[in-house]
Amino acid sequence: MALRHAVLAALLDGETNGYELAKTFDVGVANFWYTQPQQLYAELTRLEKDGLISGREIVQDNRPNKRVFRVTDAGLAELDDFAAASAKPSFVRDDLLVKVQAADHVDPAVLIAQLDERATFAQAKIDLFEQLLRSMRGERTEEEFLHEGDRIGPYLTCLRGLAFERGNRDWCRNTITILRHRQAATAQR
Amino acid sequence: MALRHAVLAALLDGETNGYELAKTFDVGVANFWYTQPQQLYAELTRLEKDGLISGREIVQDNRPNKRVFRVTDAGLAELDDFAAASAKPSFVRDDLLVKVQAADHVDPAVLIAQLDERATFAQAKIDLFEQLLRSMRGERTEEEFLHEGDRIGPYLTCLRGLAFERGNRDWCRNTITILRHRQAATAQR
DNA sequence: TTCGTCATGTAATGCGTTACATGATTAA
DNA sequence: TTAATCATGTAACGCATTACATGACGAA
Repeated sequence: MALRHAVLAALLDGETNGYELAKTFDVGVANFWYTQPQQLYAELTRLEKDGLISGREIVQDNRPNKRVFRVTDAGLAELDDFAAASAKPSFVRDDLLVKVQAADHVDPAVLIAQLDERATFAQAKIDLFEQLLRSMRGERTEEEFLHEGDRIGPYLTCLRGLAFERGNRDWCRNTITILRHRQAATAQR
Repeated sequence: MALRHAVLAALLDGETNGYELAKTFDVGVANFWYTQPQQLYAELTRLEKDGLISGREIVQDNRPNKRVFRVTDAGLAELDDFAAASAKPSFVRDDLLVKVQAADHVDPAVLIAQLDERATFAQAKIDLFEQLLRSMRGERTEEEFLHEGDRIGPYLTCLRGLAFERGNRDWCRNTITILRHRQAATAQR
């Protein structure tokens, strides 16, 4: 019962179709919600049936037709209710952290490789988020934009995503350094 | 297929029962995995059936009996395989971020209240993690412990949790400041 | 002619959440 | 006597993932 709200919030930026939305959920929105395309299509169908969004078909030449959706007044009301309800604590689920938790019992080389991969991935997201932020604020400075802009929601969540990925990257790098140091110490004995 | 590994990794710290494990999953382990007690009991049963952990009953007076588990060799092997397999990208799911994404369409006062609540919660976790880290490293400095300690997995994941919660707290506070500023600007008009 | 992009789904299965259930002990 | 702690579950439902399916266009 929460994906619906994530979809509603994402649709506030204007009419879109499932395909576009799926891409958004794979990059920007993915800092706070992630899901597969299939679920989006299913959720869009449900949301439309419940009257929280309304869709219309756009006929295209040379391309498959697409269904675009926008949030209805009922949808906005639903978002209001959701915002007022107490939020569940956020949760992270991360395979990599599970592996590090078992660090003393698994092969360090394997861990280091995965941490390195994650650090690279995090850096790529950092670059992407910085670019996204620049394009959202345009000519303005961040401060100006946040004070005067009229659509700051996505900017604020993107800032959280950016900080999160920086944290990821830095932690991965630190952890690699520590594991390497221990590898060297063990090899010496 | 991933809760099993989180449970296995958590059981590396020694024999425990479901109840104790549930508490761990509510605090420390909760930085990288979260789940309800019911699922833990179910997962423990499954893991035992699959031979990855073995349990024994401890009869207690004045208390309900309990079943404690430890990881078997097969369980360790399973963890090894898991560590070697490529990790899925981590994901965050956060109601509060969904609400902030919709910031321009919902009542700022409500958002501010929730952000404030979250900042307080994050601070509480920060305090808890700092205490946990101190107790894990004992008399040693962090550097000494990470170089010489023989069980650093939980320490490393706790460091990530700490950084995460600091990020949460700081972002909440910043976001509150921005929303308040905008409220004041709007009131003036 | 092969791959990537656009575009939307169904079906089966498995994982996760909510609600419900029990029952004794100890501290306030 | 009320609430918290200890201790473990079942049952129903709903959400999420994986695999499968289709089909046309444009670029290499």
